[in-house]
Amino acid sequence: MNNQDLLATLNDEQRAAVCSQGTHLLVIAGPGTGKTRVLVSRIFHLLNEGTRPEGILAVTFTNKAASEIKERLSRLGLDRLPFVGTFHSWAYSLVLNSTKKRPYVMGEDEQRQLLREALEAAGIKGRDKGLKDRLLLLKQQYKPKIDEAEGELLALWESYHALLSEYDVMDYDDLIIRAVEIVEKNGSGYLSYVLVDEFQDVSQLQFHLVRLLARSSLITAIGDANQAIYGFRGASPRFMERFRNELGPVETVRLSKAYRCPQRILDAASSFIGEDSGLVSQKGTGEGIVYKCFENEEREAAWIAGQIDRLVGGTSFESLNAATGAADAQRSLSDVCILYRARFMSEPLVSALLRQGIPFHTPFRQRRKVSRLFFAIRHLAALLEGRTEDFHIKMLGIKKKEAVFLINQLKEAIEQGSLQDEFLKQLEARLNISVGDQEKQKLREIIGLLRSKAPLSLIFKEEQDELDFSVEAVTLMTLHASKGLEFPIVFLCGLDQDVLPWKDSDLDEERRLFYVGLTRSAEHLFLTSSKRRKIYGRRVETGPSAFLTKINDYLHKDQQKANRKKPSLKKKQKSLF
DNA sequence: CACTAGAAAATTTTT
DNA sequence: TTTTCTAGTG
Repeated sequence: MNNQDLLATLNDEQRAAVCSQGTHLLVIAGPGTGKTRVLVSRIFHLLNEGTRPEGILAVTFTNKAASEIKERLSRLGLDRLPFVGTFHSWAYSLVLNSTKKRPYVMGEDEQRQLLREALEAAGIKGRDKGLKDRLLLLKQQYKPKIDEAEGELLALWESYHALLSEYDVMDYDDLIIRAVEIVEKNGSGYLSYVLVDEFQDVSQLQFHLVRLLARSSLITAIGDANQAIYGFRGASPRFMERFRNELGPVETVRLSKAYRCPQRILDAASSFIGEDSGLVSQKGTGEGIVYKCFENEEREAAWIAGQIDRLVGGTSFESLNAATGAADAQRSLSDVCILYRARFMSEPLVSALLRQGIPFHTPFRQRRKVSRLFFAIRHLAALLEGRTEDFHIKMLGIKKKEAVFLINQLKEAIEQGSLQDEFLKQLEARLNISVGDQEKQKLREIIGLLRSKAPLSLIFKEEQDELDFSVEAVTLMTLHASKGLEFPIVFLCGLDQDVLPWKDSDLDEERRLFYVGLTRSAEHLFLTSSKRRKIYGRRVETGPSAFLTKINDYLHKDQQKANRKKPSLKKKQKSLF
C-alpha cells in the first residue's frame, strides 16, 4: 500500500493526526474512534516521508498491543519496522546497551518474595497493611520523596532496595528508572519521533521519561482521559493535561467519529461522565439500553444466560423450539461478552452458563502457574551465567550444595545437548516435583536454546494467556480486562451499590470504569443489578448502583415489570434511584 | 523445620 | 466462602 492510498482511507481528523508535523501531538481518541489505526498510519506516514525506522519509537503498555501494531505495519508491506514495544522492553534494551552484564529483572512472584524478605529485614512484623502496595505505588514516582514517608514505609523502602542491590537484581520499575538515567545522560537525539499509546495509563515516572524524550524528539501521545482506570498502579488522567501544558507547543486533535458504539450508547456514556464528548456515531441511533434488576445474583446470572440462549438462537434443545419467536438476527456466541467489576462475580455466571449449556471462556489471568520446573531451570541457568548466587539459590529454595550439584548437571546437559534421565531424577528429587511428559519435551527445547546461547529473557519468555476470539464461546471478563475491546452484545452485570462504584474506591476512577464498560458495546447493551449479592460468603443487601440514576433517561426498563402494573413496586424501584 | 489451627482479609493488572 | 498469613506445636 502506498501512502496516498492509506491517507485516503482515513477521515479528516484521523488524517490531520497522521499528517501533523513540527510540534508534539496529542490525539484524544474516544472509544472506537480508530486509535490504533491512527497510530499505525502515522508510523507508516512518517516512514514514507523519509524518517528512518531507527528514528521512530512506538511505546505501548502491553506486548499484545505492541504485536498488534507490528503486525498491522507489516501487513502494510513494510520490511523494516521501527522499535515497537512496551515501555519496559524499550527500557530493557537501553539498559542492555549500557552495561556489560545482563540485568536480571524479577518476575512478579520473585518480587513478592523479595518484599517479604524486606519486610522481615525491616523488622516489620504482623500484617503488612498494604505497605507493599504503597511501596510499589511510591516507586511509580520520579524521585519519590521517601524521607517524607512514614517510618515503616521508609524502613521497607530501604531494606527492599538494599536487597535489590545486594542480590544485583531489578524490578520492572527499575528498568524505567534506569532508562530515565540513561536518557538524562546520553540524550535521545537519535529519535525523531516517539509515539505513546494509551497515554492515560502512564505513571508519573513514565510521564517524566516522555518529558525527557520530548527535549529532542517530537512526541505523539494518543489516549482518552475518560478511560483512565489504572490509578492503583500509578496512572492518572491528569498526565494527558500535563502533556498539553508542560511540553511546549502541542497540537491537539480530537477524533470525533466513532465507529463502534451506536449514538444512544455514546450519549448515555458521555452524559454519565458529564462531558460533551462530541462523539458522533457512524452507526446510527441503535437500540435502547436494557436494564433489569434482580432479587439476587443467581437470578441475574440465570436471566443473562437465558438472554444469550435466545439471542444466539438456542443451543439447548428446549430453546431451539422457543427460538422461533426471536426477533433478532441470529447471533454467534463469540459476539457476546459479559462484564463485571471483580473476578469473584463470575462464579454465578459460570454456573448459569454451564446449566444452560452455553460455552464460555475467560482471559483468566493464569494464576501465574509458572511451573516450578521452569522457574528452577531459569534460576539454575542464571547461576550458570555466573550471577550473584544468594538471590537465585534463595529462589530455588534449596541448599547451596544441592544447587551446585544441579548446576553441574544442567551444564552437562547443555554441553551434551541432551536431557539425561539422571538429571531429571535429580531435579525431581531435590526440587520435590514431578515432571510430566509435556514438561520434559519443553525442557529439552530449553536445553537446546541454552546451548545456542540465546538470551535468557527470550528463552524463558512467559507465554501469554491470549484469548482466542475465533472460538465459539461467550467471553467473560472484568471491566478492566475489556478496555480496548468491543463486542456486538455486551452484558454489564453486578451494577450494585458498593460493587460498581467499588466501596471506598476513587469515585472518579469508578466512573471511568463504568464509561469503559458502556462503550464496549457495538450494538446491544444490557445492564443488570441485584438487590442482594453474595460477597465473600456474606449476603449483602446491595441494590442498584447510584450510577444507574445518572443514565436513567437512556435506559429501557425491562417490560415484564411494567406490564404487571404494580405501582408500589414501581415506586419503590424509583425511590431507590 | 514442617505442619496445623485459627484469624484476617478479600478489587482492578501490566511489565 | 476461600485464600492467605501468623503464631504455635510436634
